[in-house]
Amino acid sequence: MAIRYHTATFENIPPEKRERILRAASRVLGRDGIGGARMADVASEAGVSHGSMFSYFPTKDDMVRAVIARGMDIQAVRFAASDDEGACFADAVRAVFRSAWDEASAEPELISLWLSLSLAENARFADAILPLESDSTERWRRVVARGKASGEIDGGVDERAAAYLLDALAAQLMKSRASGLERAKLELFVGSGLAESAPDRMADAVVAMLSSSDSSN
Amino acid sequence: MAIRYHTATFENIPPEKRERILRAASRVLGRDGIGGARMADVASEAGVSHGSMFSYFPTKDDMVRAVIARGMDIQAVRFAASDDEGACFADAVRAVFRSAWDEASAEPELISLWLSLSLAENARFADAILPLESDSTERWRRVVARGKASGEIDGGVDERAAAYLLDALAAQLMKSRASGLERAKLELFVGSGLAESAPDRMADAVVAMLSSSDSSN
Amino acid sequence: MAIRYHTATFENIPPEKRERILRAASRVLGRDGIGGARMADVASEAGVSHGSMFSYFPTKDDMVRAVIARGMDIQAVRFAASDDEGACFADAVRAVFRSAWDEASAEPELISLWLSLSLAENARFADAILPLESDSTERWRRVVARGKASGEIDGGVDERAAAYLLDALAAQLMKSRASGLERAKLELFVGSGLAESAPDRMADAVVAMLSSSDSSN
Amino acid sequence: MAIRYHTATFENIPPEKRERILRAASRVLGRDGIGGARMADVASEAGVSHGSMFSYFPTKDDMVRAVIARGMDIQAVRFAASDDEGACFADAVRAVFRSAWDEASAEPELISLWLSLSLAENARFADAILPLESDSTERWRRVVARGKASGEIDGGVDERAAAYLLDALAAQLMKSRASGLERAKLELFVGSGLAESAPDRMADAVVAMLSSSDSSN
DNA sequence: TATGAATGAGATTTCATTCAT
DNA sequence: AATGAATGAAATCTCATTCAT
Repeated sequence: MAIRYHTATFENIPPEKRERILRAASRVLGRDGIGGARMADVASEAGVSHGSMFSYFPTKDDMVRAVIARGMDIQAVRFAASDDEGACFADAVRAVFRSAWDEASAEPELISLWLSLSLAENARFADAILPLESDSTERWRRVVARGKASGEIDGGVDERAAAYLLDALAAQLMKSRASGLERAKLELFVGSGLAESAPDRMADAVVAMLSSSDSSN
Repeated sequence: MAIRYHTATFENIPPEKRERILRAASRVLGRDGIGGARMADVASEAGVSHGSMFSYFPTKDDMVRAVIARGMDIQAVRFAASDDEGACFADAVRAVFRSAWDEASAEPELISLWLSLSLAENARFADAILPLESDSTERWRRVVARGKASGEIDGGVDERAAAYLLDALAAQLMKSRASGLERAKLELFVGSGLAESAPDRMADAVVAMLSSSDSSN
Repeated sequence: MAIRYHTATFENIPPEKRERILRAASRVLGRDGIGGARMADVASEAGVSHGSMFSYFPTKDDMVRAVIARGMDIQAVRFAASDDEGACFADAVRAVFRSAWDEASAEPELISLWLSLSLAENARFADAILPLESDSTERWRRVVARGKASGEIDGGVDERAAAYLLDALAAQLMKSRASGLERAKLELFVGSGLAESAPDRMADAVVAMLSSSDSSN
Repeated sequence: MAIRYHTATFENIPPEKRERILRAASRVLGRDGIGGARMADVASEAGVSHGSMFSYFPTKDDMVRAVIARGMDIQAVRFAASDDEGACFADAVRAVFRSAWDEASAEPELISLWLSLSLAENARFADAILPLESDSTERWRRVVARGKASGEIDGGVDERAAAYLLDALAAQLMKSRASGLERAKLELFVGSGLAESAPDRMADAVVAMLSSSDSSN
């Protein structure tokens, strides 16, 4: 089912080395962009020879796809972890925002890479990332639906719009960790020094906006 | 005050030609990315010789900055147009979302270029775009402040968070016009075919979320 | 008789302008080398338009030849001035060394250009400068012959070798004015700070070496 | 201590290939000048691909410096060989003039390159060659000092001037091998056909000029 | 005659990919 | 399987020369 972009050779090397290579690739791709990343840099950051890279991945594009696939696996784990059926709406939003923030802090280059996949220049990789977006959409809609059902979200709220908004907000928060410019922008909004608490604050604020009871209290 | 990135020669050619070159550059940069764009492509799309490009801009990076500067001028005009002091909060949000959408539809490559400026690989251009982000922040905060003052926004709403959210939403809508992937994502949320009405729908939804009276009716 | 490398147009412009252009060309050619000199630089240093240069000289090489021709005229004037039949050998050597030094100090770029004509890369201009070298040879031989005749030069001295030596020494002194490296080398030999008196000192020393009376004292 | 201008790759290839590349570079640099030499020409003369050149030297300037460094090594060997403490002054001068002449005959392009380093346009390489000039100065001064001590040089001779003169003469002889123009000039002085014996003749002549006994016999 | 915009051939430099060892 | 030297297509940038105004 899962398409593999690497060679058989790549499967025969120690898992630790595989991981090292994919992390190096992720780092370089995020830092220098897909077009700007150099195979030689990935090789030297991973501590393998330049030539070996092409025995692991047929082409540079294949390496990119392998990195994207790894990023999706990580993302899936994160979402699954925060997909607690029992949690209330407010907690679910908080949990996702927080884990989005933390993950983006831990591997900002992966976020940078993910952001670059929305660009026209990288459209040929869109198919590789679409399942992730689709999954993300579905999950936000379920979260909102549960909120509506539990009465935490006001009855008049447009569910689809709310899900879109929550997704946009989460994406924007992640962007703030991956990009100096977006970090500056966040600080312009929330004030410098408060950025660290941004995910919680944003979660609280958006939950309040969506709930009816909040305004009546 | 305004830094110029082009040469004197560029100022001496007919305005119509200048505009043609900047639009071609914007198109190619948006389509192929800053790193991937080739000066020769810009030249041929603009109908000038390869060598001429370097008599207009000292380097490729200068051309990129000139295109960014032009994009900022356009943005500024847009924002100014929607900065009607007399309009109510709901109308202001609608107007900005709509003009963001329309502008992104008219020149999606410019949006693509703008998005790419958030990437680490293009950090050297961040200084060129920061004034725009700063301006955008300020305007959203004023819009929200007016909404609060007029009572259209519920008293309990976190103003800074609301401004951030509105900005993120506008950015996300523009992204949907520039990127096939983001367009697909929008359709996943609002349903295919309804994308065209997305800016109004999102504006209405977010205005409703922010208002207290809405939930009590 | 004299070949002209410039156009008729060049002869129709004011002499002052002609001189300005040739001096600018000489300066740029000396500073940047024949290959490295840019017509646009010559034009801007001379205060004329880039395009005009090609209405004065059909090609860059023609401009180079015109500058060489001017340099030869200057050189000829200098040599003629020091070609005083009545002077004794010692005075003649002193006079030529001194005027070589002063001229090189006044227009080091012209010397730089002259030096570059000895390089293989500029062999195509050798014919333009050969008459000057030939003239120089002839004059040194006459100076030495007069010295021999007057008894100032020892009878056993190889006249041709002496003339060659004097020429080489004069050339070396001029080089010291045109080149930072050669200036450093001169200072290594004579000590820093004494470079200014070098032409006289060298003249005195070489005259002494060539004279027999010196050894008997 | 010794600065290397080449890459690690260059050190890993067979010595024979290294030498072939440096000689080709020397040949092309001498023939076409530093500015005029094309990397592609060096590559094809050395029988390697164009791209390989840049895996040996980071830039063209680095290649130039590598060639200069090799030239200096050769030069140093030559001087060392003629630095026989036991030889009399006359033999030392003869030996250096002769080896300068022979070396210039063997690799005239290297001499051409060396000459071009005195030009303003190549001033950025002056630091690379200064140690050689400095060494040369020192050696000539020692040769003259020994001649004075042994009585072969007349007591009244200006030692520094004599050393400078010997150096200038040696340089001029080398120039005659590297440049067609300078060869023509030498023939004007000593007569055509006699050029081959020039170094010995000049050595004898200058030794005679510097010695007192010679004129009295 | 003067101007300066336009041209395009050509130079250096980069880097994915190949392949002999 | 691993290495790293070799390759050559392609990109940016330069500049002598042309030519319309």
